[in-house]
Amino acid sequence: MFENNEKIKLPDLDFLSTLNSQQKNAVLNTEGPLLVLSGAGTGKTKVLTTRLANIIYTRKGSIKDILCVTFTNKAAFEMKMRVEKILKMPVEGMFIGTFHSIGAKFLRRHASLINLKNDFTILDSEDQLRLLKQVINSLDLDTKLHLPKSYLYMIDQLKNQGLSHSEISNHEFEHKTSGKLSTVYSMYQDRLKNFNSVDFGDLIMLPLEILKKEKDLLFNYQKKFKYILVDEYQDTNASQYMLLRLLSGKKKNICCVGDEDQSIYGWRGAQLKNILNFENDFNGAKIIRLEQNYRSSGNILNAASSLISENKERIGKKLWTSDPSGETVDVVNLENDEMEAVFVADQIKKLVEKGINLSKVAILTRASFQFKDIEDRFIRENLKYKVVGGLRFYERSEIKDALAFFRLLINSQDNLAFERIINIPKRGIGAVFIKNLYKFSTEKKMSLYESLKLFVNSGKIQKSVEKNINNFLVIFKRHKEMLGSENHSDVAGSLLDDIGYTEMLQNEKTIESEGRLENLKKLVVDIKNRRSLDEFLEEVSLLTENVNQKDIQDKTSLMTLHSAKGLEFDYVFLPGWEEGIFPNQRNIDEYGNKGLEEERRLAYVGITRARKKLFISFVNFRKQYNYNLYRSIPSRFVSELPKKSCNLIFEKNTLKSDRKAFKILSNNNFSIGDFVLHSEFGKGKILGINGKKLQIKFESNSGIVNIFSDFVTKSNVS
DNA sequence: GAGTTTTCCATTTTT
DNA sequence: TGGAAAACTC
Repeated sequence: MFENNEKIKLPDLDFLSTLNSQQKNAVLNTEGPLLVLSGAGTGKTKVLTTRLANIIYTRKGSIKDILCVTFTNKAAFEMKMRVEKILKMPVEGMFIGTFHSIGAKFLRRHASLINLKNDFTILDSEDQLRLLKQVINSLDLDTKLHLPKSYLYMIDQLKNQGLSHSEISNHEFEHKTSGKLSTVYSMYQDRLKNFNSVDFGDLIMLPLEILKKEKDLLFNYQKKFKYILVDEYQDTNASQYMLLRLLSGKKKNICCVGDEDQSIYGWRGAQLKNILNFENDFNGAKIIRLEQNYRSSGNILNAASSLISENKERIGKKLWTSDPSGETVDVVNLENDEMEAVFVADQIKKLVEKGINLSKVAILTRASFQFKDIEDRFIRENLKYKVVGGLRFYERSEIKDALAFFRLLINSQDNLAFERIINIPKRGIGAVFIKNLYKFSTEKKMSLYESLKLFVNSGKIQKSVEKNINNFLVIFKRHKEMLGSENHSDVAGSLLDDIGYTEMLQNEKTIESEGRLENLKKLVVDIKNRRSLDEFLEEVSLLTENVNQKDIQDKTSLMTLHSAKGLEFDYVFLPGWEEGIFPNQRNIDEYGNKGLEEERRLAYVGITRARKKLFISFVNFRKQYNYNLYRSIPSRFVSELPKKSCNLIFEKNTLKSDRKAFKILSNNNFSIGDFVLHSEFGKGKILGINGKKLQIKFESNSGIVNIFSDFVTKSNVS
């Protein structure tokens, strides 16, 4: 017999050889809980895809045994492509996508367990808000005191924390709304169920609810998912965390990848503690750090490291690069917002002269209102730019109208879709009609759509309106039938035509309406590429706008820091580094030091987007609401940058409008920084002057108040 | 119910 | 300031 029982050893995959030792470690450590701390630009996606490929190649798990959660669906798509490229085979049947899309998939399968139909529709925040308005109105609450918007925020946050309406009696929100929140929340949920609809939060909450209740089902999923991978772990919220804990079960082959320094979604419920406590949360967890940066030059990386080291809440890692230090970071002070836009435009023109393609250039701001100055300048200078993540395709009114038609076609219980389109094009139906119909449908225990026919036949309706409605119903009925037999994209197009929507836009004959018709055409093509209208609707509601490479060709990208996450550019501009704007005042006011640290992480994300050259700028005066001039203070983040990697520049140039600005700013008796007294508000400090109008921050009041100078007196006491 | 005028409020970020 | 919602006419 053979003494030596050595088995055949398969060769390692050749792609492992291109990894550094930490990356290789992260790929090969497949068993047990693992946290991969991956700094910006350290090859995270490469590690993730290689890890997936390795599990499949070594037959530790098949494609179907893997659950992979990404931050956007676009990232999921790309990841899948890259795994296919490595393995040179199709990767079908893997659970891969965002928490929300995976949750939706799960819910479609198991909807019946919570009295939902599997053709439910997913509401966006606009629908949510309309629904909340209805609920709040029906309770006769003072809408000035009980703002639908703040209820929307609170309910979203509660869902992020995994709390249902019956679990909030001691929650601060419940006290803040004098006990009304749980009622509103509960009614809101009831109506959602009646509409056979769910909101974003439900896509996590409801699966959680099901899995907690159905032990067998949970056990099956735990068995199914041998390997769990989570990307962008620093941005997971409490309910997502609970879902992961349930699914990872006892085996806990869970690998979370993230960077605590890039956690920037706290306002959406993301909790930093998920990543900070990983080691304690998952027994026997390993941590692997990816610290070699392959993206940025030395000076840029140095600036980023120096800034982020001011944060206390971090696990800590030290990024390094083998690249030379490269160009210094330009930190530029300009007179006002207009000059800042001129500066950015001028620098970009210089880059163009050097033959640099504008697709390599990005301008990243804290908030989207900062786009305006830059856009104005770019239009004047004839520089091409693309606003990324501005008004998104699926948020345009014509697209939302069309989607509402489709939603109603599939889910006749979707009252919100019904309300949106019942009078488009005009059928003579107004608020009174809807109110009566609503009452009628509630009595009959039917949806608006379903009760419409009965309601019309009950009389008391104008003949012309009745005719319109019957026509509407006939068209809908016919298209519902067509869905069973004909191509779904043809049905969609035909519905828009027959219902009169296309005609309505054609009759407008404006440049705008032509654009809208174009968009509708695009939409129908999009539908053609999906298997069914249902599938299309679901994808649409969970979609992140793709940054189409074609769209940014030869164009500078203009976007917020949040939407720049995961991207990289050779040349990056970071304007508006002023206190109040960046760090954003509200984040500090609401969350204190935690808020400030999140702002700092946002700055860190911004800096680390740059490969070759970084421009940071701040101004002395900035307009607010386009008419109010403010004195600005440089952001504290500027003073956290390392001197040796930066080049501080003061630009003294002023424009004509500056002189005008100074005129506005000057007021014979008052100047910015003066202390004043007011009979009602007491002592305050002048922050801005606009002719006779003073902008004052009073000690007695948290906001900033506009007051005519006649009503205050100068105070000598500071 | 549709069209016009007035008032209100905003600027954080989005799956 | 400017866009959207609410209030106000017709």
